[in-house]
Amino acid sequence: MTDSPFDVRFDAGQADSRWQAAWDEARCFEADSTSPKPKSYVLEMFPYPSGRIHIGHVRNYTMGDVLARYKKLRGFEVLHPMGWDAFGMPAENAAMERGVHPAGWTYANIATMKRQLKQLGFALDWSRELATCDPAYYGHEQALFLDLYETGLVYRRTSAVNWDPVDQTVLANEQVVDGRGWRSGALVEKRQLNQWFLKITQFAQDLLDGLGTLDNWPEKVRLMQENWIGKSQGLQFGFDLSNGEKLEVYTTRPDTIFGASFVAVAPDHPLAQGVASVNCDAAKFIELCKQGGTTAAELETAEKLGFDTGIGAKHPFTGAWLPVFIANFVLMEYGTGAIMAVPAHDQRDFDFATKYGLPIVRVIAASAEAADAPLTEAEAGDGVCVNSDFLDGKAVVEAKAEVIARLEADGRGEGKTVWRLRDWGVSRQRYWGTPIPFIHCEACGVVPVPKADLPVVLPEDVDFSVPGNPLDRHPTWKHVACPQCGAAARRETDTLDTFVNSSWYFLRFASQPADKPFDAAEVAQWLPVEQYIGGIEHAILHLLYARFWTRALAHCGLIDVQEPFASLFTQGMVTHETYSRDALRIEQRGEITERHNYEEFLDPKAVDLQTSWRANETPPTANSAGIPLIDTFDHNRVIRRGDLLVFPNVLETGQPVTIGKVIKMSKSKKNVVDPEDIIADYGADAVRWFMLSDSPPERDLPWSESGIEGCGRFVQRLWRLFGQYNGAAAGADLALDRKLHQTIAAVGSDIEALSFNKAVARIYELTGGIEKAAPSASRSQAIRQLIVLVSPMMPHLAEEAWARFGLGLVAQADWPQVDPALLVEDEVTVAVQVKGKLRDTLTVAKGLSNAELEALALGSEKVQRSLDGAQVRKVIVVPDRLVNIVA
RNA sequence: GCGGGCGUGGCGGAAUGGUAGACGCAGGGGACUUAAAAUCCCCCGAGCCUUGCUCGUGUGGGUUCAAGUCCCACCGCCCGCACCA
Repeated sequence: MTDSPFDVRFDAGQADSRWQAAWDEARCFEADSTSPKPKSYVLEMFPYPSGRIHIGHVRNYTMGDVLARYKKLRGFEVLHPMGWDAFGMPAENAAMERGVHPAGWTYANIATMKRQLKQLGFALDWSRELATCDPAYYGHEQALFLDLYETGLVYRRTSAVNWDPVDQTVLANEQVVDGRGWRSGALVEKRQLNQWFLKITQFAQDLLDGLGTLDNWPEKVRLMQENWIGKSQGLQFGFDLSNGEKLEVYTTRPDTIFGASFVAVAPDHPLAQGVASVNCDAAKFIELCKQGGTTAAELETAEKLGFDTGIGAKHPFTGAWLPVFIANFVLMEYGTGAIMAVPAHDQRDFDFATKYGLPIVRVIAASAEAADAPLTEAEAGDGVCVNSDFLDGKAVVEAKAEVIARLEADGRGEGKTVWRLRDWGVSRQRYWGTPIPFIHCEACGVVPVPKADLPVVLPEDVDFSVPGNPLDRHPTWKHVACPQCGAAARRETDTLDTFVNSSWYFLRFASQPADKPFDAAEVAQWLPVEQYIGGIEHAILHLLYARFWTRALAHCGLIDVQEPFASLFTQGMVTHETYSRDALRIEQRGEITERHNYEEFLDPKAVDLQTSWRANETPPTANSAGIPLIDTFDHNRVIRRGDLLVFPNVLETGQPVTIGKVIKMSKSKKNVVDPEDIIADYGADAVRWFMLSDSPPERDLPWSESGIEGCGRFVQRLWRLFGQYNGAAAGADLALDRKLHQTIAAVGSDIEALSFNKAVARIYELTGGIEKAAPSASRSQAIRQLIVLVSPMMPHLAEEAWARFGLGLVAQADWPQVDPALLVEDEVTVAVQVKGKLRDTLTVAKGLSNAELEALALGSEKVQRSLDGAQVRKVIVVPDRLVNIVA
């Protein structure tokens, strides 16, 4: 008997916090900007402090943590920071609903979530922690905003906003549901307000070009950004109208100009408005257009509608008069709000022309001979021009250039690039955000707050009991003297969109001087972020805005970085089965009693999944809690699990349970798992291991109770194995040495590729291999190095086991060196196929010649039996791998 | 509609064009135990005439000595965008 700690189970409950304290004390994970080591900046998208961390955070931060810890073991100086995206609406909602102050609510949440993150043992540099709601952060943001203002990247203009008349606030598009405010339910009005904008469109081309350099970003995200930026090249030209005016239209298909059979303008186009002012039918039509819904489904099914203005537009080449319509499918926001319509080659125009009996003339065909091939729908494809006068026979690209050149020569039009990307409106009429540092003066106009007066701090004494912007209502805050003339003036009461906060936080993490937003030289030490990890939901806005800010700050000369994130990884969600039962709700409405059947979602803890039987047995009549089962005869409710039949039921009632889809965890579906509970049950390392196992990190990870139990068992299994380390054991085990070194190499490359599920599988294999091996020096060495290999994933267990060596913290150890000689086997298993089908395998020395392999293969009894005397026609040999005999 | 992705055992998933199903979970059998837990060992795609054979990676074709992998067509699911001229 010994009193080795390995004789008892690994006790995560006490070990986890002990090692977390040890890392803090050693300041292990504080990044040193002056270190001579190569730098590595690993960053996960910082969380919004909503209250508690959820399982998605755990997955996200575990992945980043494994990479950060691995990089550190590989000798990099690692920056792996954490902070809080702390401004935003939920804090104001809490203030309105519960009477708490947004700041108090936010900081309490931060405290809770920080404690929870610490429980997971993340290797974070907490010395760089920041919260965007801290004046020490947003004051610098105000300074940067002023810098952008000075270089002309900030401007003000009147713009339409969604205004909720009840809550007296501006709503984001996502907060408008079916035309009503999501909170108040009031009909949302369009209001013209003077808003602050950032000139992101100035960088449209650059943001697009930059995507081409982001080889380590998911193709999907680059495409989404490309579509969002939406570059199109075409022609803008003027039609002479029959009323003497001119109408500018934009087209990306100038090659189809001879197929134009009508012209259409948006309902809110000035021409349409002009017609409406003298024609009440036109005015009615425009009203009708505005009523159309804006949901995707409505748009898809919306009929193409038009109103003939009676005005003619003169075709620039044929001189024919084309009718001018007001059309519901033309958007004022894109191009010039007016189009030349070519029904033969645009489906919308085709639908419209069909409805209103307008000519449909083919002008592009697969070949000149197919010039009059019939059309049943618009053809948007490539081809050559037909029925097109001077363009006939020309290819599309050529024809586009020709038309643009001719109209440019006449001064009637010009080649033009149009973008879908709009400037970024950053004004929010809210309290809990960065105050926009400007002052409105009657005499001087809009005056920037002098940098010496920053930060412009939010007032603390604010009132949320009535709707509207508390900053605007505050009795004193907005009344200030004009910095230029000293006269009484008014402070800007809008605050910045919270996306601004997250557009530069990665710079502040890298360098945080007190007197300026960051130090350019220190930023240059760390940026770009080597690996950025977060959710796909940020594929467009956050990532585009951060790329824009980086460029804008470079444009101001503040940094010398173009792309902030060298590699991007978007992880999948954590999902869970849903459980529900049929339920009945009875509502009394005056005299009438209403009965509603509905599906009630159940907490997984309330569901019994243990009541099972064999297919040839009689089903039980009571569940695992002894409650009689209801409806066991309902075979639709019975599920198969291996050889067993399971009847899911409500533990307390025996009522049948429907197992629903595996979907993202959400409170309303009751399929959430609280990370803190599972850490308490299984320890941080088991939870981390689960997050990395099985599912590839970009895919969804289905949560399962048995899965986490398996991870908990593996933690103990490793612990027992670590206890078998024997420094005195002698003798070599070459096979185990090979397995070890192959695993070291594979786990390293798997982690670098973020293929954590594969690294996990390798570690299981090595663990099994060591367990089966007889005691030897090799075995002890393998155990010792296995501790280091698992340390990025299970840091607490690894520290506890590493402590026996007295070599300090495993977090500060070195990743094992790979001996390349041990990566190659001296024996290989060669597959022997006959006509491509496996017939035998041969274990032979590595490096046999093709002739030797062929001879061995032909000597195989199984091969000879399979050949059955047939003539061998050909033998393909892949050295050390395979012999294929073709008969 | 446009763009992208994915279809492999009961489940999550492995597989540089070269032994399909590594590894984990679930399941089965056994050992240990008074018993349970824990642990350990074995089995675990389907079928059959079971020393082995046949079939098998959504469906149908094709390329190849060899296809989960490459090409063509189709089916299904998921995600994103959407009347963008």
